[in-house]
Amino acid sequence: MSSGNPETRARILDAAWHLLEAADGREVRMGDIAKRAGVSRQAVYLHFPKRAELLIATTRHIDRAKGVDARLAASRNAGSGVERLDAFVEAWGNYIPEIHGVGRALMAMREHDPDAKTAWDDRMQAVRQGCEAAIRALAADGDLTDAFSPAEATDLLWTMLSVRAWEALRTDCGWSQRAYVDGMKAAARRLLVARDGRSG
Amino acid sequence: MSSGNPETRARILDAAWHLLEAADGREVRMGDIAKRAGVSRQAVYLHFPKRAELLIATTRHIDRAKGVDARLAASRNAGSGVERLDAFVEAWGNYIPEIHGVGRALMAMREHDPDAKTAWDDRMQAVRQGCEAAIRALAADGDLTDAFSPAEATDLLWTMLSVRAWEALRTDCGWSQRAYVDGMKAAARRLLVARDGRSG
DNA sequence: TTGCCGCTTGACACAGTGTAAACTCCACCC
DNA sequence: GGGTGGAGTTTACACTGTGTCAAGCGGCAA
Repeated sequence: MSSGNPETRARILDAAWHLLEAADGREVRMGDIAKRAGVSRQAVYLHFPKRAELLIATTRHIDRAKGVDARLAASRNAGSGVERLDAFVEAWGNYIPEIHGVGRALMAMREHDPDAKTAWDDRMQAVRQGCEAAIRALAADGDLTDAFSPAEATDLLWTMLSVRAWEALRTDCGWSQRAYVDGMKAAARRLLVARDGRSG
Repeated sequence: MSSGNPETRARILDAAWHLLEAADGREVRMGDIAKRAGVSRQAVYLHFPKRAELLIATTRHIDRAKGVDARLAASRNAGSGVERLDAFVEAWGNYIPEIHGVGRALMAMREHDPDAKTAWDDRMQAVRQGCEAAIRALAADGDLTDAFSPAEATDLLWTMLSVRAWEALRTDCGWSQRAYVDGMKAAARRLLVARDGRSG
């Protein structure tokens, strides 16, 4: 795929990952990543010609290290549609903080870098598929509200579970991660489940 | 407040406004604004020393031109809490597209410019107050769900009505503005209103 | 020994923001 | 008429960060 020693490549990806994770608002430059990886700035460009490529590769690196696929797959094994919705909200909701650092950087590039935009949009499309599947399971059980069409319900769930919404609730509103996951579960049920035995 | 001819200042603000409104993803540079205003780039800096200041002034300029205050005030006169919630969602939801151009630019600067961050956060705090007031009215009528505390309900409503969520639904999901407003009204009621006579 | 691979060093182009200084134009005021 | 100051213009430049280019260097393998 790309030139250079795979070990160096991995060191760069690790450096990018951890810097972005720790960067609380601060910019992470190519030079910072190089320094942290113990490599020259040009070496970084040898492995990743564009900043966007490095960021994209970093998300994949994290996915591999954290095993997203396995985690999201778990939500597919839930019994009922409602349980599946809960499981999906929990799985994805708890994955957001893991990729948030890179996500931030990638979202910021989205505006002026078409590659970054495509890469991030692709990832979000994958999340959307998860939402769609959860809604389908709900509908199959006859538990989907008739207030929204399945497509609308998918859109709403996907928007609710966006990284931006997570940022707003966690950072601006000061919710804990636990509160976020529980709150989103409750909100998703209220919003999308038909007969939920809700009283008020 | 600032030096220079108020007319020139207004021309610059108008230029910024219309360029940002029309800029669909494209960057709007200080030079672009100057050119459109029929003025030198340096003249822009004479009126607005920093890009962030220009953007902030532009939002205020739009507010004045579009009369937000009046529009939002209308939602305060609604009879019941539920009506007030509807009115607020409608008023703010229909205002988002008006400021979206500048909003985008300001949100993009938020990351590395503290002034831009403060300015945008202040604006969003104002929206939050509106959410809070709507929730309070709902609670006063005894119509607020007991699934969430008033604070949580405010946070959820505020997040739902964020510019990012609007972008997601309108741009990524292809909702029309009408569909957005109606969808948000329905979602807000489902999520927050206790006895809404909902069937499914 | 030769040759390549992986990396380093150092220089540079480019864009966009922001600063600085000198100069023009005009209106106003004595 | 002559002086003054405000508003804007022109030109030039510093700075930051991305991305490119070219030369060089150490180690390893044929």
